[in-house]
Amino acid sequence: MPKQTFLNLPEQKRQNLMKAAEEEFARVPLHEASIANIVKTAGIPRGSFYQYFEDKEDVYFYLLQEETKDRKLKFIHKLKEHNGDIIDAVTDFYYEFLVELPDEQELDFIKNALLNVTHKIENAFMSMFDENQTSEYTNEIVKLIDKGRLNIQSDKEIFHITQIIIAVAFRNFVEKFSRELSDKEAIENFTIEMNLLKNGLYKT
Amino acid sequence: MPKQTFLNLPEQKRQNLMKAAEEEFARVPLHEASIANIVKTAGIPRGSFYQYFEDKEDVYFYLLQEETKDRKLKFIHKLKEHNGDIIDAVTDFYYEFLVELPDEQELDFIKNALLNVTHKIENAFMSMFDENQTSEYTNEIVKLIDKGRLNIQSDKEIFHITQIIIAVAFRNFVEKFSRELSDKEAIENFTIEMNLLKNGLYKT
DNA sequence: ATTGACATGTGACACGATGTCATATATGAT
DNA sequence: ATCATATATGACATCGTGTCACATGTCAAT
Repeated sequence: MPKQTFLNLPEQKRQNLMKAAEEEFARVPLHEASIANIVKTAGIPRGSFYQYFEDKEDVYFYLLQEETKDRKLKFIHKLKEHNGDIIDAVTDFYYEFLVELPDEQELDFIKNALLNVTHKIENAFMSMFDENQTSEYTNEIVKLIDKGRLNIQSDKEIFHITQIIIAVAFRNFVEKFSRELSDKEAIENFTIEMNLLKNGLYKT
Repeated sequence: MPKQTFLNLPEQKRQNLMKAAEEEFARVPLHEASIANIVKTAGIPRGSFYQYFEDKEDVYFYLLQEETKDRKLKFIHKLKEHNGDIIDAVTDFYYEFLVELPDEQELDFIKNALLNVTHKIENAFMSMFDENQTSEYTNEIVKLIDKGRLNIQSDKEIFHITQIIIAVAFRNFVEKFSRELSDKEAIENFTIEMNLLKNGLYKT
């Protein structure tokens, strides 16, 4: 988390710095990114950077988190739209994400994140699901899911269902970028796999 | 890949260096590991290191690959043992992996790898499945899988089935370490999710 | 308007890591 | 014994990080 000093900064200066950070993280993945470049682009002295953030990772995850915020809202919206059908909601969400691509810089940032995912990055990215199992947000999601459709005995299994969906959805996401699939291919694969998930991998 | 020079080295010296590398990668994740430490532990001059490997990543992936080799054979064995039931084979494989833990150093190495997985690391680790879609090994696996049990129309879908299983298995694996689950919990979760995969997330 | 306490800005610096290269040494065939 | 080729070595240039002593700004109290 950024330090208070950063949050006290005038809007403009803050955005300027975040933009410079995104530029650097779009250029190269986290561990190759250099603070020297960020401060150069932002036109601030090196010392100031450390006034605002602990280190490189601190800006990185702050940025990632900021860019995920509205995705979370969008997901809730999709879940309502599909009357709690979680797989339909996820599929639609995925589709829309691919179609209305963010600007190039943000896209490169996402690519770099996906191809170098750590567990921490995956969690930040997929925080629309798990983040924190007792959070307000998670509660709302679980409430919205139509359990009637699901092949479960107890509520406890919802957790496993979401885990499975996250795992498969995320892997599709990563594959799309690592194997440079077209949107069409990516969505086809995604749909096939989601159907297999729905109906089971084994014959009944 | 290591350079020829490295492969020409006497067995003992090679093992010594690999052991030193593993020690460093067990201590910290890839991007924090330092070549300085490796050469110090191995007792070789810095220049020699670059005689043998391109860079840090080069040793890292070589090590990872070496340690995965016999896991691949073991997986084939499991698949035969379970008459081509891929989910039973994977579950058994997972169980055995957890139970007969490798030595502490290798375990720490694996932990660091799992908690900082990049797409490349995941692929190296899970090469018992996909590695290269046209490899000899993949062919054998596909041949061994009992397609009769699977809910598929064409062979093409086998690929998706394995993708799904990899995704879910791998995530369970990462969770086991990141959330420090006991072996018992880990295997319980794994089994529940594999059953959900078999029978489908949705009611029929 | 002056003071002082506190917050923020600044960049030189100590430290450590990387990859290279000129030079030294070993090896093995003729 | 000679020479070509392969290997060994460690000093070095370069770059990146995080810190710290010092400079500057802010603002409430007098």
